[in-house]
Amino acid sequence: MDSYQQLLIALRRINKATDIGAKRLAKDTGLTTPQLHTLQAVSDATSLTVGEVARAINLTLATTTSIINGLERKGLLDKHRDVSDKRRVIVSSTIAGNKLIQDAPKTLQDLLERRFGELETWEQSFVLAALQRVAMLLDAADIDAAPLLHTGAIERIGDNSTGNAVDNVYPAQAAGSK
Amino acid sequence: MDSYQQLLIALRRINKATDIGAKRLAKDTGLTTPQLHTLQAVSDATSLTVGEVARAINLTLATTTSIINGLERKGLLDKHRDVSDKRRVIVSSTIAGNKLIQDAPKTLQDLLERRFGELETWEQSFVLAALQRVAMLLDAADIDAAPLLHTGAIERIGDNSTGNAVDNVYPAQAAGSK
DNA sequence: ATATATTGATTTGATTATCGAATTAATAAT
DNA sequence: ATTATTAATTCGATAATCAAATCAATATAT
Repeated sequence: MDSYQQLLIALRRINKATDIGAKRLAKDTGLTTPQLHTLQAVSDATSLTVGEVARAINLTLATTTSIINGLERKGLLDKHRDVSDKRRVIVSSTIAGNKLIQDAPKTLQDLLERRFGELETWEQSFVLAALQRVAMLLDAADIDAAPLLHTGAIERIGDNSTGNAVDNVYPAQAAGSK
Repeated sequence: MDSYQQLLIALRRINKATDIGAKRLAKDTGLTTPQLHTLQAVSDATSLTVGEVARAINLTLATTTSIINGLERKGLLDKHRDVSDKRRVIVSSTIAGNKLIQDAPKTLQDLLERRFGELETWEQSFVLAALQRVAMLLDAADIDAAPLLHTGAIERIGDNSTGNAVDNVYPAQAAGSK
């Protein structure tokens, strides 16, 4: 087997492990996987527009809106309109949302950190440099090419009946039913 | 920023790139992402039991059954009972299923292969060794630890109304409605 | 400035994913 | 023979996901 094949296998293992990790964490925290990823993205960035969140988690705006509403209902995210451009809606993490991310049992991450920390300094640089190289190889395609690699699994969103807060989302026609 | 943080960032980039790749490919082939992963897993292995598929794609048996049924309806997978242990159902890829995987536009993979191939031999070994090390660090946790890393997105399954073939799935009670 | 196009987000409607719990059948253990 | 375990399916409920239609705000063109 050539080294490229081995590279793919290693990538799949990595993807699968992180996927398993994400699912466990989601379950532990009582969120779904897409909700967890969304909250994570917002929490990392402090505040993002809905569109930015969608790009970060790689889902459509429709889906993202729905996930965000779910998290808002749970009190983990807040939304408000951008004042300078009223088309935009800014999403930010609540205290509870940040706390949830902070307190989440990051088992995989801890383990990785511990083990990575156990490596000699030179080896750390070595591993890091290689990973960054791989990321670059893949990233270039990112914007415009794509497909396959992943052997792990994937995800989804949710309900929408009750609250689309943000004051009144479309102020101009408040509650008109079409 | 310490090198561990950079490691996480690199991993996220890798995960995101492969996620985007998988989604594009799924779309190109007219499958959903979980369907693609499932078909891929079965096609790689030639034949697997439903439980093995579930483990490979990291979903529950219930979900896996449903996805497999969808692929069966599309004529991409076949099912049949294991003769030596009739609890087991063996899933295998049809010609159409294999062809779909074969013919799939593996843009990301091609690009990665090309670029990886462009590296000097010593550098290939270097990158590969590092990736395998990371995979090991994560894998150990795999079975029993977990959480977070993934910044990409995830996936799902399908309908179940019409055909659950496999001759008659439960021969003993053929078509009784409970 | 008015009409036209573009952008950002939401809603709607339809499909698929996903899981837990209950069920069914087959095999294994006592 | 009972009893337990294992493998897969079904059912019911919820969440995810997207495309298309809609709505409002901003940008661009005429």
